[in-house]
Amino acid sequence: MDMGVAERKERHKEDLKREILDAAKVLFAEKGLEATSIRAIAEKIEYSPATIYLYYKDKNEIVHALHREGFKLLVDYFQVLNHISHPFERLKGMGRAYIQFALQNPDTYKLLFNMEEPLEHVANCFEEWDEGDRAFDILLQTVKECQSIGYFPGFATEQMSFMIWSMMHGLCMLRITGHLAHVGAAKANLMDLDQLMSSTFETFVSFAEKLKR
Amino acid sequence: MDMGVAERKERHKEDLKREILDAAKVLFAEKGLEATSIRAIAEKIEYSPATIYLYYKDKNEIVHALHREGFKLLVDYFQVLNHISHPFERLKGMGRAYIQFALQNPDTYKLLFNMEEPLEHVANCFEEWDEGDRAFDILLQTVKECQSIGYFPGFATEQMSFMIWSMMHGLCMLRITGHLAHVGAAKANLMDLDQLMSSTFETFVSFAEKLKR
DNA sequence: GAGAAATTGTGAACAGTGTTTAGTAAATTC
DNA sequence: GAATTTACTAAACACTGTTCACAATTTCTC
Repeated sequence: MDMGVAERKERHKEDLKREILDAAKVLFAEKGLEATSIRAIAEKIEYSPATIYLYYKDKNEIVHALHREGFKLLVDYFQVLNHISHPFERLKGMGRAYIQFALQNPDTYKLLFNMEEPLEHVANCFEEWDEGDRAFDILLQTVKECQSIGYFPGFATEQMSFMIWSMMHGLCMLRITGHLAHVGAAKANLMDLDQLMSSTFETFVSFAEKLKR
Repeated sequence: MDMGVAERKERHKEDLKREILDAAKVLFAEKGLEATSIRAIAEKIEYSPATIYLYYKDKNEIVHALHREGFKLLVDYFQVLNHISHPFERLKGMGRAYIQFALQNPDTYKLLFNMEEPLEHVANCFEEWDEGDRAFDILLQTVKECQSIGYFPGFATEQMSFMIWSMMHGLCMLRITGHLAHVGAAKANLMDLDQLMSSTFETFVSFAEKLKR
């Protein structure tokens, strides 16, 4: 086998890996993670179920691949923030981008921040979670910059950042799982959910804003 | 069949329902929700798998039963707070009780606040979620009382309450899923997780405390 | 008491899951 | 053209939730 053919073969192999991943992504988004079977993925790409195991060790490895791609997507959502020079404005933008990401990609969000399995795998892999750490580093850095111009005086940067992340994560998860919808329907039936969510977020922002030195 | 026997029968039937529920509770806590099978529950109570379906319509109904019990347990955690007269102190107590509940019963917590299925069922049942609403009502009421003595001036009670709930939920979920552990290990490796969590909570408290009129 | 009826429990099966393995068909190398 | 490697798959294994026809037991009626 000459080199040109080997290359083409290799390329085809990579193509099929992508096809599998894309099919999995679509099905996961449609039916959720647990509800999509290897057989369904196989059928979508018109291959035998066993073929998938030639390209991915098991279902977990597919999930992990989507995990990596999910983080890249999140980083994309944060990309536009680089042009905001004011730290607190950037922090606000991060919050809005985070919410947007969560609402537009709820299954990916759950994959990234609400599952335990991929995390365990990642703890043994070391490198792989880098982008996750990097995302949190961005938050830490931004909070620090906010503090340098008088915001959040006297608060530890780490705790402050964890607090903000918890706030955003809780809001997104309550929304995604439907708990916000349920309690919201009973208590604040005037506005729709997105309004309720963003107004809660804005409440948090103005909450934070009042704490300026 | 006379009345005494009918009663004993009925009692036995209730007993078996309880046995199933208790076995399910233990197995769920041990291996998680998805990982425990009807067959495993059946084996634990030494009955045939099919027998379980004589007492519960399906696995969901077992989950819903545990859902109801979970809320009762949460209300128990909140019971001690009735004796705290100062609203803000009571609010702080609620936060600590909530965290305690989540950490001591992580699977139940996930069942109550991180699953979508039981919520859908409940939306069609109406009554069943009462205790969930009641728990949120307690929060609403407490926030309102805090505002009446000068806390959170100028903030809408609903949004404020949602914000607090989101904060607590996010903190608990990040802890339970292990995300706090992962990022925490890299960034704040000095303290253990419970310390990190409670110090983040206290940060939020002092954050809120500074906003007094 | 004896027979009918209703209750209570189960083994076996169905359709589905993730995964493995033995074996086939095709492409590549010699 | 023959040998070997590659790409793929049908079939099976051990699970899952769930159903159903059937058996055992208990209760009711006479």
